[in-house]
Amino acid sequence: MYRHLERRLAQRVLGCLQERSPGVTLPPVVIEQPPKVELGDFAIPLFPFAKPLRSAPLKIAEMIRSEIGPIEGIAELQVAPPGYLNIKIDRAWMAAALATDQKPPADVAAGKILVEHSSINPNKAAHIGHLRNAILGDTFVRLLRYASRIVDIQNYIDNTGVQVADVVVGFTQLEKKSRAEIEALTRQPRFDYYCWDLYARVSQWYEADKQNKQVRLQTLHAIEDAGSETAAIAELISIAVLRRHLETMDRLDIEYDFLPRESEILHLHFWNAAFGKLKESGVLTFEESGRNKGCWVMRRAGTGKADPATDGTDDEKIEEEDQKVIVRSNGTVGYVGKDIAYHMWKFGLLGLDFGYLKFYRYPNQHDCWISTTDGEKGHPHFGDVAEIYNVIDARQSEAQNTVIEALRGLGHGEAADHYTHFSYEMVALTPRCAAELGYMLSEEDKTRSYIEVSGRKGFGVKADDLLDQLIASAKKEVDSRHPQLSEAERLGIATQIAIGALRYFMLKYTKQSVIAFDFKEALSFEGETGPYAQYAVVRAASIFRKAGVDADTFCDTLTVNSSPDSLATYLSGDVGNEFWELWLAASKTSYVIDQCIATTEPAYLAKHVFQLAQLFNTFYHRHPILTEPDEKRKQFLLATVAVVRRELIHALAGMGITVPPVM
RNA sequence: GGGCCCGUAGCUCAAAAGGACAGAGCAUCGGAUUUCUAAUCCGAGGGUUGCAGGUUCGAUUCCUGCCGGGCCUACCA
Repeated sequence: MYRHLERRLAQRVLGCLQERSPGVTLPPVVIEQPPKVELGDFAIPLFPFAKPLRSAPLKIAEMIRSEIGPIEGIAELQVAPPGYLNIKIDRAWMAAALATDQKPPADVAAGKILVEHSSINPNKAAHIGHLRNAILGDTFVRLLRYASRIVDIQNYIDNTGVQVADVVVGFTQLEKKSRAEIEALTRQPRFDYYCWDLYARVSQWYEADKQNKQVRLQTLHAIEDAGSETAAIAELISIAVLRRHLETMDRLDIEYDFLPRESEILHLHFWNAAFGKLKESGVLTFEESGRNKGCWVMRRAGTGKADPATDGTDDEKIEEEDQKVIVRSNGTVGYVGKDIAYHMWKFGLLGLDFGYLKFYRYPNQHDCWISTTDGEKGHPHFGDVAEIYNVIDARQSEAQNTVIEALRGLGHGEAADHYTHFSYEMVALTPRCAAELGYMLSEEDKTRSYIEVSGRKGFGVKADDLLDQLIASAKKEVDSRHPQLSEAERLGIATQIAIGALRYFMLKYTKQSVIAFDFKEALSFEGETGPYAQYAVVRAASIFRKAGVDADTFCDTLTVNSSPDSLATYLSGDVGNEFWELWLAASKTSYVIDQCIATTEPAYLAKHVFQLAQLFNTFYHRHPILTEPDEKRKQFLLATVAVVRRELIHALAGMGITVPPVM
């Protein structure tokens, strides 16, 4: 409703200005929020219009105020120096709409969206860096679905790369394990932890003797040969670790629809199909000489060709340092090439498809599919989507942009325009946290603000460990607060709190900020945290429980209990301003979610949730409800609580956070 | 060398398309009628937004230069 009103206002103001000065090109109408509610709910700065309209901002504001006429939902317009038009919403009108949860129809863009996230190498346990990726991706999916978009969730699995090869080397060379022995190990509860340590040992083994790296190369090649024993072992390991990753993510309510694997991109010859088109379109050029002699290369994204007016048909030579090798001189293709083919598939531009097999069934009966060479019939249709979002950390932005440029070079500008690299910064550790983990710090490291995690060194915080710690910590608190509840109930509540804390923690930072992970902050349940917001909802629910009223249906009867007139009464004056601030904040959830989608920044929603919870807590503290003697006023206060509770639950759900019955 | 990102309170971070006095949390200190559970609330201190210019009616935000930090820049994935 809030965003609806904002849009309506912007249109009317623009219309008013255009009518007054036909033919003049005007800057866009920017709508902001005044610094205080007393000033109004929207603010329009008129400074940008002074020049084109050849009039003082204050005069323009005055003109709009007197000429614009009535607007549904807007109560009052005020001119404020030095050149603002402040607009007040018709509070009772808005509150009535909000109380009854009226949603004006929104225009939903057509076309399916594909969100790819997680993409953890299936050779070791998931760590906190992977958690940030998965939580960002999963949250973005929830936001898109909130906005009525249809979304497929994919998790790309690199099961044939060096990382898997390294663990294969560990099992076969360092531990001399047979396939049967490895198979037995995969049935261990946390097989991914075993691999975590082994991976670190293999890395050390490579360091110890450079000759050892030859083994890696041989293993890597053997894995790509589908029929080999090594490939079978790699499959065994990667599938087992992948299952562990799905289990870990499921603990956080993160699910996937489809797991495309690199092995199928290889075996189904996706690259061959793409290669022909890339050569034909001139995206790839063959190097006859120089450092990259014998390779097929393309221009790296962001280099040269500053002037796109040259029409793409550039036969000019690409400088050597601007070349990205796509096909090596030995004829093998690098990962960017495979990625180009894969992304052509995503947009339905390749002419090939995966085979599909049911792989994993979630407790809620949802099936997750995996790629295979020839799969089962009756599978859902994946790929061939209108828009994609790839949740991949910022280090890969150049590679991502190169894939986008390849699509553009192939003539698929539409696809390239709907390809979004959802880029975010890594999770690192504070020096203190690194020390706690037993990592020896150099003097230089101690002065850094953060230290990068390293799977290769086995240095980092595992996702399951962190979850276990969060649950244990929350459990302790729940145990002491609610000893009368059963063990299972207490554990359930502790788990919800732990997930709330973790998901909020990963979402409260903006994407471009490196998270310096610290146990103290991550384990905090106070202040700007998930549990703070959960607690606000628990308090709201508690009021309704004690009042013997159902919070979900309470507002349905509101029009009977509380007329617009009485809403207007309670929402005016000094105390009314305080109530209105809360109602206004509650009305913004959809608006904020729109902003999050448009900017691919879920942190705004985290901020909104916190502000709403904070306003509610203040309100809760100041206005006793159950003891309120004035029945009409009590109804109004209850309505306020019901609306805030509903919006907080929706907003938290967008972040994948649920609310326990008690805390 | 080239490209991208960052520098804001003691610490960790906000400030959405350039707008009204730069805001939160943590930490510190001082408080809250034994109440709808205090995982809460109220208050206090704390800032030349890295530095220097420029554009603008207006700059934390845009431009240029410097200083400091990070990442990318492999015939690895």
